[in-house]
Amino acid sequence: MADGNILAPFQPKNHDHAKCVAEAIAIAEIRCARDGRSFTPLRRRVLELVWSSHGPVGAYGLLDALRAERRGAAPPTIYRALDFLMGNGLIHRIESLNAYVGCGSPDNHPEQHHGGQFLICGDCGSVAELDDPAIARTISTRAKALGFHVESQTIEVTGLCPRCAGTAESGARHAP
Amino acid sequence: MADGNILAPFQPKNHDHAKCVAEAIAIAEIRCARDGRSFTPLRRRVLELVWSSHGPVGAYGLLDALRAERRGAAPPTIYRALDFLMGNGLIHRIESLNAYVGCGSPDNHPEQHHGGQFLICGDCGSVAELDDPAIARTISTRAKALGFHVESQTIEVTGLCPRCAGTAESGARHAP
DNA sequence: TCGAGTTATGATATAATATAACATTACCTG
DNA sequence: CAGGTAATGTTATATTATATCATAACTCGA
Repeated sequence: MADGNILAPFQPKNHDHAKCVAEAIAIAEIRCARDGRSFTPLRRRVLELVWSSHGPVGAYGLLDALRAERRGAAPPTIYRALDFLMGNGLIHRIESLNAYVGCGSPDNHPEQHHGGQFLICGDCGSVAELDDPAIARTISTRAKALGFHVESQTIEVTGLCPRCAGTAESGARHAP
Repeated sequence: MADGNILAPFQPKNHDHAKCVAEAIAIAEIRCARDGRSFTPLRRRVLELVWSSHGPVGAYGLLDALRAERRGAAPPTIYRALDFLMGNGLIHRIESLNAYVGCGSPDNHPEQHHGGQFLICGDCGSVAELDDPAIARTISTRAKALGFHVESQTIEVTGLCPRCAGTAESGARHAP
């Protein structure tokens, strides 16, 4: 756990990513144990694969990776693991990309409908997760004023991360 | 044109929907003429079909409807029309539903990256479009504070519209 | 008006994403 | 160990979207 939010703001280029993965797995273990959900080897491995970068990963990319090491993996294999991980607040789906990213807010209880806000760099593909109450509150307030009962919020912002905005003002695409 | 925003807040159950469609088409004509884009019969018809309700419509639903009246319509037929309509700010894509909805803000210039915020009723399926500067500003401010350069915002809120929240506290699904 | 360039649509194929349905295995628990 | 539940395996298919090449329509200047 330690430092609050492992994803936001953006990670420096050469951070110790193995540590990010290890931390995500450790959090998952603790949380699943606490909630009585079984964190199987398959689910653990899929979570590791989602965490292979700080960028969103597609289901079929994960499937390819999984197939390289486990015979007979099929779409349902991946989608079921993704459903489990989402249901336990361990990953998020990025709707605008049909892709998945590790959850960067270790302190959330899955029950409390943790939505999150995502800053997605269109250049390098990295994602920062915010959990800004002011944003959620502004939206809820406005919705309530119209009589709308909010259940969940999907907030995805695309643009340029600090590094990409700083370097090439509009250059070629980096790796995440 | 007239009343500012034809979509938000939610329309009453028995409003004159033909008027909504007519208004949307009239706006599209004016805007395309102004911008020198050709609003062809095909594009017009697809826009009408998108406006067949105040709810999001899937591309293949549109395709089925189009095929009923025009032989040989194929996926690219629909997707090209949708791209045109989106590019001209006449419809929006709802990312969380892979579906499309008519744009309810007649006053927008397509250039000015009009994002919009969407309130989506999970019960009846209707959508209200907001264009609330306070929401956009809150997000932009927070993103900028992290050095993130915002290009576009996707904001989709699901929940219950005033009518559905009021009637069945959690009943069966209405029609949009 | 001709014809070259451009825009729009037609047509076919396929890619990318996701789920349904049923079978099998593992594992727990009385 | 029987019976139930949870997890995974397996096959098929649904849903959403794009690539590619062909044809038609429109436009605008020579």
